[in-house]
Amino acid sequence: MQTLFTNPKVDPSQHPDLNQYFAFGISVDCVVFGYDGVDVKVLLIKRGTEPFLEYQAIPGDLVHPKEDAVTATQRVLKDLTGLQNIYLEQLQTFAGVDRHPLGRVATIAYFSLLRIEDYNPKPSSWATDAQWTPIQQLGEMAFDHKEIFDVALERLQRRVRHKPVGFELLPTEFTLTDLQHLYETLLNTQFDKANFRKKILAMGLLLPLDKMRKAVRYRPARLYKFDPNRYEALSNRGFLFEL
Amino acid sequence: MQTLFTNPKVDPSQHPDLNQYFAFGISVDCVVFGYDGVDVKVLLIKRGTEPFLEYQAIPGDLVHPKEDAVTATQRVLKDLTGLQNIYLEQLQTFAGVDRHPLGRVATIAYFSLLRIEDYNPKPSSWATDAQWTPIQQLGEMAFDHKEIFDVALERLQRRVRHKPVGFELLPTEFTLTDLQHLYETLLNTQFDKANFRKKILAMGLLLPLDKMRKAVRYRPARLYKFDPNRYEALSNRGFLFEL
DNA sequence: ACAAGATATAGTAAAATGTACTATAATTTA
DNA sequence: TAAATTATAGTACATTTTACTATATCTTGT
Repeated sequence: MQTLFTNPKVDPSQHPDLNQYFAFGISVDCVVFGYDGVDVKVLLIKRGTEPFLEYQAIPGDLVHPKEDAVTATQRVLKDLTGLQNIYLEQLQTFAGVDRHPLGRVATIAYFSLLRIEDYNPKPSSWATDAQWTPIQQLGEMAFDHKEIFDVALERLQRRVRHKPVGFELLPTEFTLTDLQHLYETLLNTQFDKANFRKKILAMGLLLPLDKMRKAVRYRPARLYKFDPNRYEALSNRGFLFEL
Repeated sequence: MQTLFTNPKVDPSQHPDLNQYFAFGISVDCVVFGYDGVDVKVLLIKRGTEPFLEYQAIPGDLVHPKEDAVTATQRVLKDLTGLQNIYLEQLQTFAGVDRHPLGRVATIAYFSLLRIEDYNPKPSSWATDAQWTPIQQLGEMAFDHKEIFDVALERLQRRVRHKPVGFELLPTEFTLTDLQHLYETLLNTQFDKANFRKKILAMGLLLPLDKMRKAVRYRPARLYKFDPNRYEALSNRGFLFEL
């Protein structure tokens, strides 16, 4: 069997039936992860209309006719947080036939990471509806958003072990203990403290600062910051981040 | 700024302008990899019509209105090879505004792995146009297919190191040297023979057979086959394939 | 039949890495 | 100033990786 579009002998522009193939909607949905020092959280909106009234949903939007998917996602993110240049990675596309009651909508899912402290809701936007939700406390979600979230979390857990993207979730200046806690909650494991330090420092990706964490009850720890240039340089020489 | 679709106070079904958002075409494109014992190859078709007349292209097709993406990809694969139950993994979606001259088409790219010996072109289909092309000898390709291929190859190289999917490219019965050659060409590296054997065998994923490779000039090597059940069992116990 | 050629398979020792743990330092609070 | 608590350094053992050597097994040519 052969269809119009793939048969080289058929000129699709002369087939009016082709219109039925151009009736899809495309949306982007973005799973936004944050970390507040204790919990890993995800930015969800609450729907104020049917279908799925009052359900939690991943922020997303239809893609405009002349807009590419990344641009659309950045627009969603900017509308929601006011931020630009956020870590963004395409996750997977969900194209089930009945996933959307309004029509045939395929959604290109992304996930992004940001520092919760930077999150600055814009009042004129969805901000009032948006809330950081600990990933353990997710209720039912609209559409197939729960499935999308699950895939996103799995991807995040894998990604964070193979690329130094965890830093996107931390304040620019952090202690090694902060970093360890992040990884422990993210991956749901425990690390030996001394060995974790050794391993991370041995990579040479962290820039020790001449500052210490203040206002802490006991001995303050040194602050570090991630050095993206160093990572770039090492990457080119074949270095692979692994944790 | 807020758009129709995401504003909870707007009922999209009452907005005729919404139609312009439902004018996308969605296609699937599948990068099919094979291995003939020497080269890693990719299954490409040659286009017989404008645009991109005579260009090489990744096999693909428009998704039908009531068809999900995986089904569509399986249809393409079956039409092309006559095979079913082939390894299939979603790669990434390419949704650039001008990537297709016919209209706004977003393509969901997949990649799949199959044993070249199983490949059995169906004459009534695209088979006459399809050819296994060594991945070093790719010419210019239609649309953004070169970009799609590049992403697919990168993904394959990563995937093959973290999941035992390389076996999908080999005959069901193979020697350890076969396996090593496959990985060496795929990853463009060299392995120490003895150590490669030890590492692979130590995983316990291979079933040694009571057969030897025949018709070989010198000492014949033992044949093995991959044991998917064993992998499943080990996976559940936290085993991670890594090479 | 047997030596030569070629690959398969086994084994081993050094190097590197990972793991578990102990010790010491630095800081705040009582 | 001592006690509490966390940060950081160090060390010894176990495990894994790496580089290499030795032996086994098979086919081909004489």
